[in-house]
Amino acid sequence: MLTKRQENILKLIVEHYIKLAKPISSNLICKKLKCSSATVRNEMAVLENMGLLEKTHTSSGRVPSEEGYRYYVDNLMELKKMNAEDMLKLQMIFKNQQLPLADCITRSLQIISDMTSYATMILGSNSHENLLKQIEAIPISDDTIVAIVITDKGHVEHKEMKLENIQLDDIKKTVNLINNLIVGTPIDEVSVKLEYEVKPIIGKYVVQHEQIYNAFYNVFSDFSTKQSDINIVGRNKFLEQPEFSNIDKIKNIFNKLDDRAVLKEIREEDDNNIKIFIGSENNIDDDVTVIKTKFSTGKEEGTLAIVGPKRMDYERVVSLLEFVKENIEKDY
Amino acid sequence: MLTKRQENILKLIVEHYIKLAKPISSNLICKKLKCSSATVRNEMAVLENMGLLEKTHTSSGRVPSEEGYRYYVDNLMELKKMNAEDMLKLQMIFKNQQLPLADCITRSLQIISDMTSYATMILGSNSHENLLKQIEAIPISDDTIVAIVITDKGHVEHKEMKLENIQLDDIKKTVNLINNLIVGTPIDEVSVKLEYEVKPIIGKYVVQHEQIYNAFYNVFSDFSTKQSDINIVGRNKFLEQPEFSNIDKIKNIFNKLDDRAVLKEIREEDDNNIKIFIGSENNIDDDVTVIKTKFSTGKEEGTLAIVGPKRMDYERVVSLLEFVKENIEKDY
DNA sequence: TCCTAGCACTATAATTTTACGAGTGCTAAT
DNA sequence: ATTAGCACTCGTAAAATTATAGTGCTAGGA
Repeated sequence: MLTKRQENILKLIVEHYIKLAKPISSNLICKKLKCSSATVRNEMAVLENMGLLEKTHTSSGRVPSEEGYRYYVDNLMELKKMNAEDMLKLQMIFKNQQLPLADCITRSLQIISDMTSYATMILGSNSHENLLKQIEAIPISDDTIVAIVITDKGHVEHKEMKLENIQLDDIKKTVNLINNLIVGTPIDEVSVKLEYEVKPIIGKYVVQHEQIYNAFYNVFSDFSTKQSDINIVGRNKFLEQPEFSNIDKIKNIFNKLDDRAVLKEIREEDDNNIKIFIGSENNIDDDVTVIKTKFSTGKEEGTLAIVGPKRMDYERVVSLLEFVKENIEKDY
Repeated sequence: MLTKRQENILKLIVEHYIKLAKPISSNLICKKLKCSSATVRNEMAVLENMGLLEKTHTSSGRVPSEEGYRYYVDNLMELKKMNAEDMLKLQMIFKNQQLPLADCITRSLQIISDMTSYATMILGSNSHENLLKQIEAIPISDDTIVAIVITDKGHVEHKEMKLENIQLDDIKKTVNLINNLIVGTPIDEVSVKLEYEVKPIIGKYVVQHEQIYNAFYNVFSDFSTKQSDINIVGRNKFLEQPEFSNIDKIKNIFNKLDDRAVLKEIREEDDNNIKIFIGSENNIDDDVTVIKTKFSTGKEEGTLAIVGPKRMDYERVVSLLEFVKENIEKDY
């Protein structure tokens, strides 16, 4: 258990380190606290023993350890209100009620990324939660057709299909069949239903059923693997943080950000409130923190995340995220 | 005018530098040529005077200058056939005739990026060349509708519209009107036509015409500004090239790659053959080369580009690009 | 018992020094 | 024209030097 003073010192170190990005000395801290640097040094030694602080070398100042950040986030951080400037910029988006949700989210996160110099992410709802709403097939030329798939959440994917010697009528029949039989099915399960419920029927009534079936099958299997509802804004912001000034770090982070499997884990986490994953708690990088929250309106749900250095302005980011989440849930 | 020997030396220097990424000494070159290093040194001095070679410091080996690369590309490079391995990997894609063009291009460029460690780009046709083919409006809930716009090239965009107290019937009327009146119009001009040809009519027949008109207007204006038919594959490959090992270089390049204005200029260039932009000849970065080609099938056209360090394997890249271009134009 | 002034100590960062090697340019001989 | 040979240059790497910003610890004072 930490004493009040130890907590103060830890808090000051974390907050200074967030601003300065270099080890914090006892001198700096003792100015903010009315006690001598020696006292601070003693306390720092205690905090280091408890694993909350680290040194970069024997005679260096202190840096928060992962557990240090964790303690800060769990116990010391104050959830103050957003600063006025941040507020002003974000409110513009929500005041204008007209915006579709997707646009509103994209813009908010764009603004947040620019203001904070962290990257932001939007993860749409899981594809198994998306139900097939409708499909369309629009002929583009005599051998290609664009298939469009729409889900109940308003998610749209399209894919070209190349078909040879096809009667437009056969396509229409198939589309109608799909729209009648399997609308409402979770996208993940459409392929299966397509095989067992649609294939047998078009086998009887449609001439080139084999070819058409395959084409549609591909469309749907593409859809569920694509999951293109992951959107990262401000990747390049990583290049501005001093802790990521070496290419190998950047390479690792960028590769992780391209890896859907990694990102999906962020979504999987069940908590509906704001959750913070510091360093090794996320699977992106040890020097990275991910702060995320789920939002859910009546109709739609998804995940917002902010990704930046472990040395992140936690208070600010949390308040920003909170604000966006609340406004989304209020307005939509 | 260069002598035969000078050309040989320049060619050898360029090719070695491409492989080794460090200044080339007279010693290395004289081994490939039957003359002494002193002779090579003399010739190198001449080439340097002509501006084709550069030194990194007074006593260093030589590096090709921008003009050196230019001379190499214009006069010395041999357009040999693709190597067997490259060929094998790419042929797999074109043998399988079934693939829609878009997939086929994406995959080729993905493979090329992986093989070469350069980034690749696909730039679709200009939006003013895309004609409106059809629109659809699908209600998702009682106040949101997904509008889908399809062009004759098979390009699809969608956007949510939020509408209040709207009769579905009014939407249908509007959609029909648009599909009847302005299909075939270049996407760029749709907004104008919408105003002068559609607005007056729905003004009479549609109840909430103001709101509906605005919603559709937004959909189209979004479409033409979006131009999301620019696709970059393998951005991260830049991180693997030694010349881009410092963060500021990378920052510049990545910012340029995010700047549509910069990328569009690559498309604007009129030449239908392969074109090479070395260093300052492109507007991405002085250490970058862009190699691009237009392709055009009967129905569609676009631009393929490979973006890598100035020290790029020109012969290989040109042959790869040539191959893809030819196969696209043959098969589609 | 807690606090703190003071001092010895230590690692880093910045600068200088040294040594070496890879390369050039030039000259003189072929 | 070519080339062997040599002096010279610059960059890089390692070692030595200095300065400094920090610590830990001790001993005396509240």
